[in-house]
Amino acid sequence: MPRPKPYHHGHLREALLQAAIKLIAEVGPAGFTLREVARRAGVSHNAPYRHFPDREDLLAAVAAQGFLELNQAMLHGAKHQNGTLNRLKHAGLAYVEFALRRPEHFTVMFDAPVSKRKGPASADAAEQAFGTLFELVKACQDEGRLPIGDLRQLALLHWSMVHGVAKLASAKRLPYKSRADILKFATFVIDESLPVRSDNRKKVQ
Amino acid sequence: MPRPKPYHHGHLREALLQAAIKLIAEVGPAGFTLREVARRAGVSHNAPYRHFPDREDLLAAVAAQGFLELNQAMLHGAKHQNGTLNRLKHAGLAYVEFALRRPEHFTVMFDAPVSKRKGPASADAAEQAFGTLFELVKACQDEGRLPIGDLRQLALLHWSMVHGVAKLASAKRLPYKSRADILKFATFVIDESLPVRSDNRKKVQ
DNA sequence: CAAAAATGTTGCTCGTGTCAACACTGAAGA
DNA sequence: TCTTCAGTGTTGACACGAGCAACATTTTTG
Repeated sequence: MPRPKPYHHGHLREALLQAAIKLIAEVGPAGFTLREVARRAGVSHNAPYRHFPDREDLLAAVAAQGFLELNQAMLHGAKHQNGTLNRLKHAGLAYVEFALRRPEHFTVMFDAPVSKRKGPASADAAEQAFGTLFELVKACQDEGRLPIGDLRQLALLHWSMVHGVAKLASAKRLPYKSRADILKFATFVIDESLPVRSDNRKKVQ
Repeated sequence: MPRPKPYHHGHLREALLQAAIKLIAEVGPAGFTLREVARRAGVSHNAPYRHFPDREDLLAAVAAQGFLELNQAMLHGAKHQNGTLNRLKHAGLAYVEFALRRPEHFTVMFDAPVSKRKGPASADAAEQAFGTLFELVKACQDEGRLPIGDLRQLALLHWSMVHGVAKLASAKRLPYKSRADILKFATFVIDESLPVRSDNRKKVQ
């Protein structure tokens, strides 16, 4: 029996982060507890303080990680789609899908106090995720698939739309039961609301 | 000195609700504390339990009250507007305005666990608020100002859109500083995204 | 008018966040 | 190699909030 328990964990910060993400997924932001995180990482209740100044900072780190993954999901969703509009659309769907898959995590990302002071990493990651959307919208605009005009405003429009669906869906406010129905609705919203320039707008079926 | 402090408060439930709403506005849902609410109502730390089974129920009541006020705000915003589309639009603006005016309250309404069991009143009030939006959309549709098709879907589309703006705005994720700028953006979103049937869609300026 | 129900209070237990003091470990310099 | 020392983890406090139980006071009701 070489070492039943090394005094030093080795990758505690990462372990804490993962444990926190998992815990949040299980009990939600309200039930989330620093001590439980420590317990799950097999470490004393005060060990986390060596890596995170306080509870809020750990949550900020969780949020940051969430934004990274959200960004990845969007990029992955857009990849291999042909046509800029299609890429934008699938990025949006990936956004909604993420919110559905990790509703609690999504809540932490957008409903925790977001002071730059507490979570610069989180703010950066969020910025980056929005940047991805921004680029996709820009590509559409450059290609003439979206009206010209204030690019930022247009990107924010798309973001708001998708975010609205994602939030209502993850909060279970939409009257749809299955994930498939929700994604169908998301598709509907994206298709209907994208202000395309030409007249190939689909009619409401 | 007739009665320096009557044993029975008289309207404690209402007082607690108001105190809770105020406290949440000040410290946010995270800092919210049953005991502090009791303190502010000038009552012992256990008195609230006579009126609310637990902390979550008080929050549910706060949410319910929020939905009532949100509904009123929408109705008030729509009133005296001429044209169904205009009424719908101003209801949406009122929705965003509410979220801006009471961001923490808004968070409680939409990000608390929303089990029907815990908050039937809250669920009803939310239902009612959505009903208002639903009626406004229906009026537009009946008048031919919105495409025919699944009414519920169309109403949910409008709700999602407005909710997205409201949520991002109240979470301070939008790059606009002043309330006026945010409302201008909200107007833009509503105007651009409403799928109007005729060709009088405004171009992106 | 008595009994019971409603409403408030005091006093606990338990869990959590956070601080302070201490212990172990690995790496850098003597 | 031996000694320090910074980094990391632990134990032990304290204050405070949620919720339970037992008790007090008022109001209602039979």
